[in-house]
Amino acid sequence: MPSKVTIRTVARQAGVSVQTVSNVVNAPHLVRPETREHVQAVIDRLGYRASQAARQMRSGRSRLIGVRIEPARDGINGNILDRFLHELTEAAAQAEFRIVLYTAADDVAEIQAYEDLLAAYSPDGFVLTSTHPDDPRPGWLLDKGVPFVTFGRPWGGPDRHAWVDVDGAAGTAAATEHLVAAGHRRIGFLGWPEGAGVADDRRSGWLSAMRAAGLDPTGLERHVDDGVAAGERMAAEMLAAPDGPTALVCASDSLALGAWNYVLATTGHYASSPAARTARTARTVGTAANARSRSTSGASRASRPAVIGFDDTPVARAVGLTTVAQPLAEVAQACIRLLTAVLDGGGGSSPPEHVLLTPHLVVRDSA
Amino acid sequence: MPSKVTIRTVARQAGVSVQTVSNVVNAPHLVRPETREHVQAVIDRLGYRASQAARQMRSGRSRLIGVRIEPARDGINGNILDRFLHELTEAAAQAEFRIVLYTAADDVAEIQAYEDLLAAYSPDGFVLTSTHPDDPRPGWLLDKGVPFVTFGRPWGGPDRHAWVDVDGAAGTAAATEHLVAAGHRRIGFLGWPEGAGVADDRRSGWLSAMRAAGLDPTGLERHVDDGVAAGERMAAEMLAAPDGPTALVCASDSLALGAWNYVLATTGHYASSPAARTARTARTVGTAANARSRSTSGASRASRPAVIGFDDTPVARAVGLTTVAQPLAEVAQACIRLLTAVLDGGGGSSPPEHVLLTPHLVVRDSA
DNA sequence: TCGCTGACTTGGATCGTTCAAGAGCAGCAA
DNA sequence: TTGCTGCTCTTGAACGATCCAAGTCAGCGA
Repeated sequence: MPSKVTIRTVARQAGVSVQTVSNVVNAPHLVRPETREHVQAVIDRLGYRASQAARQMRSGRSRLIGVRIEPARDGINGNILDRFLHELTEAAAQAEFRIVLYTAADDVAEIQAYEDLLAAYSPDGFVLTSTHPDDPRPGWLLDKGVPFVTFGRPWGGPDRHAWVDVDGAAGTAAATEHLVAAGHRRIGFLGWPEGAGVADDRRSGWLSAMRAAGLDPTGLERHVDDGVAAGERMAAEMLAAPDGPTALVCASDSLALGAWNYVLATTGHYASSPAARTARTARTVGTAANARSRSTSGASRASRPAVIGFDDTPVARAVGLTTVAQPLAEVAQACIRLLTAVLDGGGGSSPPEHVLLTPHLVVRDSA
Repeated sequence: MPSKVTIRTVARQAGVSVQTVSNVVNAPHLVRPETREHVQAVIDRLGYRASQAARQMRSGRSRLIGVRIEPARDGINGNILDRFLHELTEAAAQAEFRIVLYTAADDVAEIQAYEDLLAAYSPDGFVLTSTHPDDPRPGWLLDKGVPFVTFGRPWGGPDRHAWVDVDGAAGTAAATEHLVAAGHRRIGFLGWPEGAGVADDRRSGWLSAMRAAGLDPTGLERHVDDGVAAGERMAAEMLAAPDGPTALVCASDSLALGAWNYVLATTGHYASSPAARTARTARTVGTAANARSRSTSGASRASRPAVIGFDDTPVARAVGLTTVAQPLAEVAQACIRLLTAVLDGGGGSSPPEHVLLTPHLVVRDSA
């Protein structure tokens, strides 16, 4: 078997010192173009790659980013973090970083995981997900001077670190406006209990859109812990009421799925001919752009309550749920960009950067 | 800020040499218990962890395992790989390993990814997913002498490496037997086109169970590329036929979801009272064990075709689909166990180990 | 008292890389 | 010629751990 190609091998083959090879790789401007090309050719020929372990020993940079992989919670919404993880791996690779995973049951365990990971592998930074009020993680990392970016705003907490987030309010506002345009007047909001920043954020978009349209939101909202069953139960209460809403904006696809189940149950939509349903289902596989061209379909069947979810999960795609999609690829790229900025900026005085991305509505059958 | 704790720090603090500290960590039996405890106490007090980079330089072991994270394909079935990844991260942590991610669009790109990863980070091994006939990856890794385990049998290929898999045939057989017990006689199979090992495997379980029950499988199977719409279309064809099946065993939850949609559409099940539906949905949240106690529910409504899926995806849980669940946690643990065995065994002469795990049926509403 | 054995400890070399400092050389002005 | 500058490249040391071989010491028998 071919023995390992080290920087020494390359140096010998190219007839230069190891340092020159190192410079070709890390600081090309220090090397005369002629030499550089020659060394580079040898590098390519031998397939040399710098050993990260050795590099890390000297420079302290591991080019590793720690990310927590969460257990699939309800299995529906948890999925978006997996999709995010995939995008993040790709974005990281573009910047020559790798993702190392860790698990943690709660915030305290996660901080323990930081310590473990930092001591042994010294990742250059972390990407945190699922930030929430009173989150102890950012503070700990700031104290230790560990670079990191969060996917999620520092809800309520001090704004002392770089973050990327999706504007949930803009998402629910777009959903609400879509329903208004379709002729709905009493548009309800089915969300989560207050306190979790995300919950308030998504609610506020619905609220402001309602007011902007001159509609009265009073009594049109309910809050419940996430889940399909809970969504169905709540939707039943809301939609069955005499002056209840004719459409629902939901804080998650789980809730929306429950609500949509209820709608289908009561309107007997499934009693339509199999052929029609088959054709319809096939159409929903199209892209958001395709779907958007049919965006007024909700109005044409005003008798059926409309439902809009949040997150564009696979379930939503499967059952034809109109939903708000987060631009996860952009989020991932922004995370990497901000993290590398923090890494390069070091303890610089520049204030932490923020990126707030706008989600878009994916129109399917349910609204 | 506290400067880094190295093995030297510990040695000084404990009043011993660095080698003794190293021995306490890596070869405790070489150290007198008294000394060992004292040194261990200092290690704990200072929170010392051996630097992986330095360790790897000398010993060659990185304690890193490379795993590919796949793009969410159809979004329904792809999800099981994400769940597997989570379990794998946890199992790896138990054995003091970390998971590094990489992406690759196809097998060739994945082999390129191996080269990149090996050269820079030299992971100790890989866990491969989604093996298939004519898979070039195992051969490449074997040639290079890189340790690895696959989640998935070497379909058709030579049996020269360790693998872990789930007995798909046992799963579809259990599903079929469940339907037989519920009184069904004409049980159809809705699967994928032949050629992919997994497709044939799942089909064979249905086939053998049918024969074992003395039932004639002729004309009761269809094969189609995965997808909800395809499932609905195929189910319509099969179930609407005069002598068509009264129940369907499907190769995936995607197909099963389509089929179940069709069943609900034609039987008008959703026309039942909202209250009843709400109660029912709530019940389906229960565990497999709970669900199993109602396992004869299918028989009591013999008029409604039964549908069974495969993979126990979140969608299945959400819509109450009976399905075959893969024991992903066990798979992950077995992968780590086999991989460490390969690692320790080195180029030993012992034949590669295999683990074939049995899935179990999760009974919900659809059968 | 001496030497031997075995258990434990010690110093030094080493892994592959980068950092800091030095050396060679051409070009140019004095 | 001498000295200086700037560019290019080389040399030696260091990062933090492990491995190897040699060293120390207590305990023991003669």
